[in-house]
Amino acid sequence: MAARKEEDGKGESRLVEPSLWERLERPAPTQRASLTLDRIAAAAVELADEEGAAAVTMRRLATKLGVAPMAAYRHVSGKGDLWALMFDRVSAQLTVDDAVGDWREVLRSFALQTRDMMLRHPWLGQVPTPLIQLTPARMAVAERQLKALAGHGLDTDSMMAAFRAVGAFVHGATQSEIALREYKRENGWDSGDETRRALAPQMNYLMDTGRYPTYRKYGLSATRKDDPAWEFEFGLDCVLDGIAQRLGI
Amino acid sequence: MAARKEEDGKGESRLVEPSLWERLERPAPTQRASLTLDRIAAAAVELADEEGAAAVTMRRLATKLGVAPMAAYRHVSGKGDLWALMFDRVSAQLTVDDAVGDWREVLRSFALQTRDMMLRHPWLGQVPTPLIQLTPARMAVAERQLKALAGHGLDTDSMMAAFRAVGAFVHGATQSEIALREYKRENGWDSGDETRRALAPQMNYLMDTGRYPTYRKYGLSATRKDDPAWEFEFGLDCVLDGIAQRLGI
DNA sequence: TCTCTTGGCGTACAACGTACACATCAATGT
DNA sequence: ACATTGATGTGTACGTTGTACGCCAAGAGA
Repeated sequence: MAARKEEDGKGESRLVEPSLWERLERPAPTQRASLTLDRIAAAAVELADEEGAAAVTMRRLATKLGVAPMAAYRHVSGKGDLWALMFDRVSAQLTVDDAVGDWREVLRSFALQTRDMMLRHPWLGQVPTPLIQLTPARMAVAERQLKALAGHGLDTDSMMAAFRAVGAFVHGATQSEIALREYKRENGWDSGDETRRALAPQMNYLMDTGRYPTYRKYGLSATRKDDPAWEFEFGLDCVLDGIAQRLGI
Repeated sequence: MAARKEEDGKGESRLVEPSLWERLERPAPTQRASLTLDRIAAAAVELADEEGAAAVTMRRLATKLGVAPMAAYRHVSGKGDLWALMFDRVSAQLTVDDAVGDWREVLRSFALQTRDMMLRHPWLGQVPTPLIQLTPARMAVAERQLKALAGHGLDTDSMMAAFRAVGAFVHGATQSEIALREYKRENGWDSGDETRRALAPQMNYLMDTGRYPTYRKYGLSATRKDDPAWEFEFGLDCVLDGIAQRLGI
């Protein structure tokens, strides 16, 4: 982790640790280096995909890399860095063709892609903290969304708030979808019906308290209980409609 | 954790473990019991409030309760139960007066209250998994929201999806607000300006790649960068407007 | 050739969740 | 009155975790 000199605006120079992201794109400085940020990130993602977020421990990662437990610490400052790296790596898959101009189509596409990505990498829903969005791939997404929203007469703050609102919804919705899915998987419940049957005693107790009459009344007549994709799109379209209203379109 | 008999619909009876929630409301079965679910939950919440999510370990909880490390396991099946208990406990603070009839006011009030609650108990943003919503207090919230949405010509599925969409947004938005806040706190950055100054090198590197021209252009002209409440309400109102559109109001 | 930097290794420690066997007390049936 | 039983708390112990710290070898520059 060598430091380098950097000029700041006032002609003074300071020593600056090259950031995780700067180092991520640099080639290995020596030939000996068998570990690189890229290899570390790839292995960690693979591990998480195969065995879940809990399996991502520094030791298991090290064995997967064929290396001693502490080796990765030369490249990564700790587990926080590791999650950030993993998060950025999978986020790099998200793109919307530059030819697409319609703001709504852009935001919608990113939202659906993000949900898919999170379902494909469920550990994204369990990462300790939904990390600071200052990673290259996240910035690229923000850039593309801003570009789509710009020029519709919205002030900067509203533009920022708008795409972040979509992001917040997507994250929240998918996170709870994942949580439910994992909960079912852990208990070996394969279908929604099986889940409801298993949870019936608890549900019955709660209902028998008589405190939730409306819920009882409507709960039964729902027909899309097991259609998370539909529910997701419903919510997503609500948010987009709200934004559209502000864009005056 | 005594089992009791329960009749199912077909006149057959099985042994059913009383659920966490059923036990939560029962008085202590013997006088000797110095530990109750209520006392455990209260201590855990207090611990988390004072020292953060990471401080909630079974051992620290035990010492706080003046009891041996393993004692709580008689009442709680593990750490998962504990989080659920804590989550339910703080959620019980959420209420909207029955006199309020307007659906939008109800949903909006719950959303703002939830954000406040999460900011007051930041560990809610770091709980391993945003737990299954089958707890008494969460059900009460759902009940109240459903009641407000009912009778506006929306089908059951849409009603469910609508209030869940709001919940997803609230969770996602507040979670990232908390993450940023904690990140700043950990680094001792007090103001937004101080944070930006500290993050400037990373930001500069990213910007100097030339990949984010739109972001660069608009990023500077934003004037509400440090007004999370405003941003939250902006997004919230987008979601509510989208729902309003579907209610035909 | 000698030195310095880089990168991987090995050991070590405190803290974690929780399994399991044990002890102790209150209530209960006789 | 007394033995029995179930509910509660205790004590010990194990395997696993994140990571601090010091060491050593391999390549780069002089």
